[in-house]
Amino acid sequence: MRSRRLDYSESTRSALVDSAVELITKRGYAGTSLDEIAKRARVTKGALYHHFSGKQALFEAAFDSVESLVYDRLDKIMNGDGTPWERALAGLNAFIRACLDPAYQRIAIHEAPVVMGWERWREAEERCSFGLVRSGLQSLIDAGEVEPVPVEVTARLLFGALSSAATEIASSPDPKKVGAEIEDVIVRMLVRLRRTDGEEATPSIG
Amino acid sequence: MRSRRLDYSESTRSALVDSAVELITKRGYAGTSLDEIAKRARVTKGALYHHFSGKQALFEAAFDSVESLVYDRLDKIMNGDGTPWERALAGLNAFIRACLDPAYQRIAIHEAPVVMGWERWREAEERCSFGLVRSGLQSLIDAGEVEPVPVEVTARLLFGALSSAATEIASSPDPKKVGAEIEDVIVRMLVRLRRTDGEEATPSIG
DNA sequence: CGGTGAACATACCATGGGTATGGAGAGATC
DNA sequence: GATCTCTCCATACCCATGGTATGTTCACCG
Repeated sequence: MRSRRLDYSESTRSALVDSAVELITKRGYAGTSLDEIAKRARVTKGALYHHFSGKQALFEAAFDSVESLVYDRLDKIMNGDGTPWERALAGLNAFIRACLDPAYQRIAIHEAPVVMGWERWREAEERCSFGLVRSGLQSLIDAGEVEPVPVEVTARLLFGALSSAATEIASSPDPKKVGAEIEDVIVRMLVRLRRTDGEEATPSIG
Repeated sequence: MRSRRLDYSESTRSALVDSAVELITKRGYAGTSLDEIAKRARVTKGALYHHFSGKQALFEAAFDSVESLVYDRLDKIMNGDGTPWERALAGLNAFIRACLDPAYQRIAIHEAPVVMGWERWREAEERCSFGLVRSGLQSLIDAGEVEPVPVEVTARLLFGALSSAATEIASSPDPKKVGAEIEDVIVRMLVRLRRTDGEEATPSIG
């Protein structure tokens, strides 16, 4: 029988993480105080320091929280049905939409490399969304859909392009339009990278 | 006759900026205290607050400092001799090399969007290196060298890809090799975007 | 039903950004 | 050349905030 106390404890912890996600999304890491975060979670700093070793650790928990949501969505798509090409296009679309989420954009994309340090961020992303971009590209190459480009750097280029473009989308007056434009440009790039000399002759997109 | 006093004042100011660039490059914006910066410039916080309104303002001065160096180099290339295509390739190479400078990378690329806020960073970059990427792409399109893609978003994608790739280069065990790989991938992308149906038939690069 | 430890709250410290004030000395004015 | 002024900078202080040390409560265990 699971203890009632443990339920409370976990609830407190997740309340702190949710509070951190919300406040950091609004005011940024540096602009958010621990007292604020604790107050919004209706606890004190004592509780916060009981669950987390410090501000950085709480940020990383917030990072994991927003990142895992996006990862789950992308993972379903990238390892789901359809051809590698179809999955890549669907994944691309999903990633752009994910980047429109203010929390994911600010916490996972923008502040994380600075707050956690680029090395730690890279490691984390390797296991998350960047890992999917990378493996997706690898699948396309393995399937002979696109030319054999250097996977590591190309994936990095793609990920960087997408995440920076995402900010452009989100802060544009007409996000839908800009989002569609960006998706279009990327797709056209991919199409041009596509092998036209292979057995597949008809592109599946216009 | 220029006052001796003004010379001293300006010297103090630039010493503060140089000190800020150096320390922020090493330990980041949040990890660098104003006392440290002042101490390294052999003045006190009083002098610092006489020349700058606060920590943010000093950071922006440091940003301008590193950014203007890169901008000058790129500007000479992008508005120099040669065809738009040649200038684009040379500019690409120069930008990647610039991103290898730890100061430019950390201050201008990574921390500036977080510290200054993305809006201010975007405005600043618009007048600097990003502006050159954008105008370079525009020139290529105007000259009929590449397909008419949406300039704004494509430039943003390119800039994002390059700056994130720069970090990959700099933190790689073999920066030269990774740098060459990235340049190669980008060039191949550009070549594929190149109009082959136009009057120009022979690509100028291998 | 007393003991124990997890799950917090409270009180405090230290660092560092920002401010208020003082002073020194170069240049202007007479 | 005496004084006056104003820039340039130093010193001393304030206070917000991350972090710590200690106290307190209360569920579970024996």
